[in-house]
Amino acid sequence: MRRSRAFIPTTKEAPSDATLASHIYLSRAGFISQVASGLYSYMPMAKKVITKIENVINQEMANAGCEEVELSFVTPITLWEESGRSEKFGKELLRFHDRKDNMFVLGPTHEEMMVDLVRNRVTSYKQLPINLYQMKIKFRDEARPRFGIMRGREFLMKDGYSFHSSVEDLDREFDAMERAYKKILARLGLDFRVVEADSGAIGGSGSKELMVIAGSGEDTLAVCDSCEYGANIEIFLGASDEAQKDIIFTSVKDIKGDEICPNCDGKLSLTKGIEVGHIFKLGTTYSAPLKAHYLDENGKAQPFIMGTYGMGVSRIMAAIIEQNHDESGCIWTKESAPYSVNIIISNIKDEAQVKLAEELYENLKSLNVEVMLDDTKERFGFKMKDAELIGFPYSVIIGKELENGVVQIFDRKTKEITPINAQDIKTKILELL
RNA sequence: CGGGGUGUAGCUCAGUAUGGUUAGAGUACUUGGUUUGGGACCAAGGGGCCGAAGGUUCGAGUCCUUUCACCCCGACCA
Repeated sequence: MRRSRAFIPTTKEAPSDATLASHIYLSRAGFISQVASGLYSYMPMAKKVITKIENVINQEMANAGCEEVELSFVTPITLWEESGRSEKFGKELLRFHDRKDNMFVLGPTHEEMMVDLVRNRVTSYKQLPINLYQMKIKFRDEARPRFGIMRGREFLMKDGYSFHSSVEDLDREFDAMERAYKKILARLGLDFRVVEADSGAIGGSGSKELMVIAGSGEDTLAVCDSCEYGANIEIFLGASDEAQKDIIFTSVKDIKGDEICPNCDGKLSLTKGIEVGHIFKLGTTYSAPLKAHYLDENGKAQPFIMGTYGMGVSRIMAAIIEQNHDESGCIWTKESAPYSVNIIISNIKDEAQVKLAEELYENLKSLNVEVMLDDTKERFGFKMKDAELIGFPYSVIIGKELENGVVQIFDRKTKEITPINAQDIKTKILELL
């Protein structure tokens, strides 16, 4: 893409109400634009990042034997009445009537819809297990949306649902999904923990959350320093009594590392995390009330034993920036970057610079490298600031050193500038990617 | 859903206590010129129903009433 033709409206100033790094930089760098409370439009750069994240998820889901579907966003209220969640969700369900006066709901999650899709189609234990997922906008009419796209009313979520004929098989799938989710976050370059969690309103017998470690996270985690153990503080404390919980919370907060891990003998410490994934063992929580049955080996009707696996795609985009930014702006990781390389023409009036830049640009494009060419008339300093704000992992600076046959590679993460012989630049870039 | 705050140019904000020509700045944008390695400089421009409705007044961005939107703290949710 040519920067001169790209729609990337960067600004020097952040929206006055932005407090979180991801909100500030995604706004300033021209990725997102607020439309109303908790509602955002994604501009081209954000759309590219979202697509990159989706691709990683799709690949890992395919590896794990899952199939993608797409359920309708508008869902009949009758399904929610069947499961009993119409009341449970309350005002977070956005309800409305169509022209025939039937009531519908904008989907906040799709357990009911998926069960409805599968029931009466999958009717035998021989057809199990299956695991279906979708990548779909969700809508929850939150009482108080906040933190930019971190907690919007509308958000993009990957939601998967598995159907089994035994608890053992659900356990197997649950573990497989945990591995797939870990792989996804690792590939995206995130530092994260899998923690024991509360099953909350979704219901079910067990659940784990995937937490991206970040100081701005809304969740408090107790994590072990020496093993992989981690728990959401809510479940770690395990106290149902609120007052007691407060007391323990305060004391845990004050400890100097004398809390012992229940898994090994390591020390526990508290940290903050952003929940980007949550996997549940549902059992028959939805299949029973929705009367979704299959016939077992004995010809007896049984409700499906289910699991559900959610991953916040748009939230991951924000979490990447929460974990990877500095005072200059975004720092995208390799797998998440909207473009891998940005070519900066320092002086657009210098024919030699333009010629080399154009050649390199066409060359990399033909090799399917995602490359941006900054061919605008701005000065060098402006282009550098812009590249730092947007957060391309690497920029090739083609500037005054070209007289000596030298160009430079700028590493966004370290901010180091490395001189390279002009004729070696393509090879060097391909090495880095 | 309780408590608090803010709405003036695309964006960030002055101006409102004490009503008074044609509503301002910075930035962004357009044009011309000078610049060209860290968000340049000079000059000339375009851009506003002062959130909306009603009221007080000779006169309202400013005072009064109503209403809408957005933000923050909390509760809730995840």
